[in-house]
Amino acid sequence: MAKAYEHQPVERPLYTWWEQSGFFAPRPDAPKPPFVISIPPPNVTGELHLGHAMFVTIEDLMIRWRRMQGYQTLWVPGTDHAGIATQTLVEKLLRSEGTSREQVGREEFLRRTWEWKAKYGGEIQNQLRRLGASCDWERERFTLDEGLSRSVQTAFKRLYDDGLIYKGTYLVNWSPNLQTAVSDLEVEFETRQVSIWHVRYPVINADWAGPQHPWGSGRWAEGATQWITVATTRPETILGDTAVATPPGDPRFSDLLGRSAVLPALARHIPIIADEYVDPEFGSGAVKITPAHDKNDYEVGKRHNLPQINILNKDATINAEGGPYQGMERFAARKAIVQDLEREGLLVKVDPHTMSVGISQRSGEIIEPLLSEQWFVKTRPLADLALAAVREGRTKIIPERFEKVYYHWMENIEDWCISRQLWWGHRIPVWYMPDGTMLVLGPDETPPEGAVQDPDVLDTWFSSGLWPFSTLGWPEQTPDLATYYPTSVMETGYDIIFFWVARMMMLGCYLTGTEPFHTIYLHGLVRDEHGRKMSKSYGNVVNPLEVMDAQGTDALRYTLATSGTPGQDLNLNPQRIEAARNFANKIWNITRFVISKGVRSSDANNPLTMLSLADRWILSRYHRLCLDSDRLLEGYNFGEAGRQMHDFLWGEFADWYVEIAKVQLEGSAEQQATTRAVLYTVLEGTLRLLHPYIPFITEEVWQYLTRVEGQEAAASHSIMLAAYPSGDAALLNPQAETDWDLVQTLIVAIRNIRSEYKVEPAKWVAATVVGGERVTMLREQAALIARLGRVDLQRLEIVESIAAKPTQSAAIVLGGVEAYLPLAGLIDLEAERVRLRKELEQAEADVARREAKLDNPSFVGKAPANVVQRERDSLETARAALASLRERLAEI
RNA sequence: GGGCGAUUAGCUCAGUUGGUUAGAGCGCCACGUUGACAUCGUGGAGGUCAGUGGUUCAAAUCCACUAUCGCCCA
Repeated sequence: MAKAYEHQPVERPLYTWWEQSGFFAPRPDAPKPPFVISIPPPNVTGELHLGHAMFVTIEDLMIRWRRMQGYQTLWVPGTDHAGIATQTLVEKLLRSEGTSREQVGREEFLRRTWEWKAKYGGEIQNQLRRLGASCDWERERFTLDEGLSRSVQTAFKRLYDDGLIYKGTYLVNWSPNLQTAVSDLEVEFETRQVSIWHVRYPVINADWAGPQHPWGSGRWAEGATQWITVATTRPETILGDTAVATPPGDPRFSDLLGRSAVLPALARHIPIIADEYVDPEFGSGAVKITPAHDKNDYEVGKRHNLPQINILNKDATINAEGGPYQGMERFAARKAIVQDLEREGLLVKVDPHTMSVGISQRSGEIIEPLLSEQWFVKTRPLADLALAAVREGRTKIIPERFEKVYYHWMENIEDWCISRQLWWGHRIPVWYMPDGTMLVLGPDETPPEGAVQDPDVLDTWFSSGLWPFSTLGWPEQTPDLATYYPTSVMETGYDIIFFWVARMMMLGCYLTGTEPFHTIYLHGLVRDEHGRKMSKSYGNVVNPLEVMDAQGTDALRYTLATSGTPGQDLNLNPQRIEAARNFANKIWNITRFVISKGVRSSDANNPLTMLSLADRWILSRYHRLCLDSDRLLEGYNFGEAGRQMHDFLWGEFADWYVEIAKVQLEGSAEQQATTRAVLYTVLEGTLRLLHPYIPFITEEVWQYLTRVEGQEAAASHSIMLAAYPSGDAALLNPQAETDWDLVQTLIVAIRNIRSEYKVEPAKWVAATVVGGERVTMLREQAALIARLGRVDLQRLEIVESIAAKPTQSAAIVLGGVEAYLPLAGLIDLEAERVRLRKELEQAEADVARREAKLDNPSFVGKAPANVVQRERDSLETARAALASLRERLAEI
């Protein structure tokens, strides 16, 4: 084995071996039931980012852990066709060729997109492989595959037939750049500083019957005597106004109510009405009503039976309804109208105004509310099912606090606009006959001659919502569906709880009659080391591929798995990745040491006839780790479990037991055999514990460690198929842990004294240990105390008590146990006094605190007996230490 | 406007149902290449656990309020 671990030559070959050996497929002979995860399908156009690295780390961790535990694990991989993203990408490609989607036509465009997908669509899968993802690539799916398309079509027809999908003309979120409707979720709101224009509309009365001069003449409103002022942030929508609304019963407007205002530019007469919606405090108190371009106005319009006038084309230019402004782009029209309003004396004032503006999540442009005919899912009945599944505990959300978020959204859900005016996606399975009849067809139905299919496609999330079961063959009753559905855990980022998780719950519960998974585990977002969102413009994006190249996949995975807690955003600190890389190197070198001592799998069966205190201690600690990590993993506390494994392997096994083993391996043949067995048992077991976190390094060194010399390893000889350690409570040894703790404390104290007195590391010192009632135990540990404390064994005395304490010595006082290091020539009595006084102060405070506690009758009376007892024991130890320190100070 | 999260060592974070002296990594100081590892070892310094009040024998942990930062929903 090389001196340092190199991940580069290790990772790819191991992965290839695992994949080609079929280790990722569910084992038909697995002793435990299925454990299934559907991958959150990455965009087929996507490139690996830390979000992917995060979900792969956690899902692969769960899958490898459950696989080793004997579950029949299946992790279904796949990709998402990402309608808007992919279409945008291919359109850009066409533009670079001097053509466009419209010019080449739908068929050619789709051919080009599939061509693109075939060429580049496999990249993300290989990047997931680099992360070590042990998903079953044989079962890989793509949302636009034949099978999944059948699922989508079946789902659509079923929902339509059940009255849960309908077509209608409603106000939708329109994206003018993409020229498609998007769902409410795809609109983000940004607070912006805008202008609010106060515009007065002339009112028809006995003195004035309407404009006598053309718009733009400057005399349009000449002669008007009454006005009503409205405020708007979107002056161009004036062209679509069909009323002015005032607060009911507002005296300011009582004489105007029921009259007609004259719409600027178009001279349309519009009624002045009263509606509860109007806030009398806001602006002038009156508001313009544009039912076809504003959600609230739409509702007002419905209540008052107002006409809905759409003034926009699909590209957000003004249509024929806009009179003189026809053909102008929406913001150019705004500018022009404002100018004209001013010329006509209708502009009262312009104020700065703060408002939240709807932005397209995809293209960043301002979303335009637009009246348009679209397809919708009636969500209420579906949401009720999805709500019940969580309320009744059939599906649990981790962390639990997200259940509240889920409830709130589901309870207030609105219908879901699922049609998109795109070409790349699942085409809506609806055909129209020449006579206008509409046919909704299932996957095996052929449209009749002359039928024309609906041109729109479905929201990508509609197909994603079927993912847990569509990937297993639904609606066909396939063996996979029967065996692996419902799935077990849905693991994904909390940022897509509504987009994806909620939709899977709704569609899954309704279409399959069962919740699609029993647990939803939501991880946090990965941010940069100072908590900033990673973004290209900031230049703080960490590329996981580069990290894996430099530090290894295990380092990245271990960092992501252990840097935080469930559901919490994680600030990725590059130094932590480096530390994780060092951890891999530590594992490598521990194994290198163990192997260099000739330890192999055959040692596992050595008779444990000479278990030393240290052996019993490390075995107890190992079993405690197994038991603790089992509890933590079952509770989805992956971070804490991983940290504990690290601390055990480095802080206890490497820092202490390996050093102990060096001594014990110099002992009798019997002791050597026992030590080798313990070294093997604990190291090999800890490697298995860690394998789900850091699969590559653990497999690599496990192969070295478990290789039987002279024998060909079995084809299935992989740590990923080995049993996961479960720990045995019967092998816990609290006495050994307490005893070793004392020995270790003594050794550290000796080292501390050596360091304080600047004793050269190479120098072996003399020591007298006064063990009191622990003398027997300590005597048995003499060799280890000597070696690890760098005390000359010949000059190490361990006695029960001592008559004359050496003066020219540094003293160690542990409470019940003392030690003296006669450091000839080095001891400065004054310095020693200062040192001991400092300790004395601490001991006094310690004793005082404990005495106060135990003097408190309510503590003794109300605290549990074991807590009180522990306090009594500690007090006794502290008192002994205090007495010794006082004595020592008196002596010198 | 409603809701959620965070605030612990210089930095990044742990701290499982309240229970000894609150931990880790990095950074810092001192020493060290002894045959696993300098991607390391040994020893050390460093924290009024954001603040106030409360519950409790006991609070970083539970409750209330406040402050700051961040997120979600409307």
